[in-house]
Amino acid sequence: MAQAYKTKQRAAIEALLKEQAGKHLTADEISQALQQRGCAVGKATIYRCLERMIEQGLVKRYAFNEGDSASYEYHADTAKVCYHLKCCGCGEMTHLECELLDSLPEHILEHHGFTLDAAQTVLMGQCEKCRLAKGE
Amino acid sequence: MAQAYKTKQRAAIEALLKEQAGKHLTADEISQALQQRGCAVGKATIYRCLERMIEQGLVKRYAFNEGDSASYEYHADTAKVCYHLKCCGCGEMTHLECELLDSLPEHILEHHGFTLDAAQTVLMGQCEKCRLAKGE
DNA sequence: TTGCGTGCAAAGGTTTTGCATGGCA
DNA sequence: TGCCATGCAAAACCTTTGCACGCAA
Repeated sequence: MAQAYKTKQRAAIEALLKEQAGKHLTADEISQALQQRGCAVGKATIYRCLERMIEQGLVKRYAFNEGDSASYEYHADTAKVCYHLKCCGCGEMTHLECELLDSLPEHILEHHGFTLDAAQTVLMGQCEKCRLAKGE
Repeated sequence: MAQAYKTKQRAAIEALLKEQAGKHLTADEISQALQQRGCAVGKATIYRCLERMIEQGLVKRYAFNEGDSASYEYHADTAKVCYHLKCCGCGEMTHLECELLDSLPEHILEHHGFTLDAAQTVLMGQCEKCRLAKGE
């Protein structure tokens, strides 16, 4: 990989994502957030920085927004394995830690020959809020 | 819903998807396939037909291609619930039927209050082929 | 005949790329 | 000084929409 200079733009992006660790931001949200704190960064730069951060494993990219924009999430090295739940109703994405699911990768590898990447997996459905609001 | 005319364009799209049942085609692939068999259909029409088929439950739409184009799959009424496995290596998407996973929606609803939609869920990872080709 | 369906072109959005300039080392 | 990173604008990409015409019923 080419050398990585430390620029303030990249530092600003990284800091923002770190602060929002656990949340999922779109490129546009990142752009606006930086603008509001006086560190405006061009969209092209944001995309290029994110791309590099993904290569370095600092950031994860999720593109589950059905044709909409992708979201990015800071991925601390120490982050534990967790699944993502995406509500088709409100679009909210949340984290899920579950013991039953922890054993899933092992099972799938043994029985189906597939190496499951839990961090990249998104379980689709409907959150409790939307279910109650809609169903009844 | 408005009345549905039987046009040859729509019939062609439906026939193609039925033939390829179990596979996942992008709008562009559909367009090209129809063109090759002499039934060229405008992109706009393809999108509009697919949209209506989705409403009618004939077709499922998947947008897991990381910002790329969405895929569509014919969804026979008799299709059983199954999960999708997507290989991050080769991009191939396959079906997975698994008894362990069949009990998953129930567990998640009871313990996490989330209504899991298995048909929409995609498990990300690496297929056996890619693992062997890459890992060793 | 009625009005939905189609096709073309243009618009809409996100993301990528080209090129000159600016800034890190 | 060398060269990567940035910013702007333009391009590329998929998808949606407007409008006139064609075709099913």
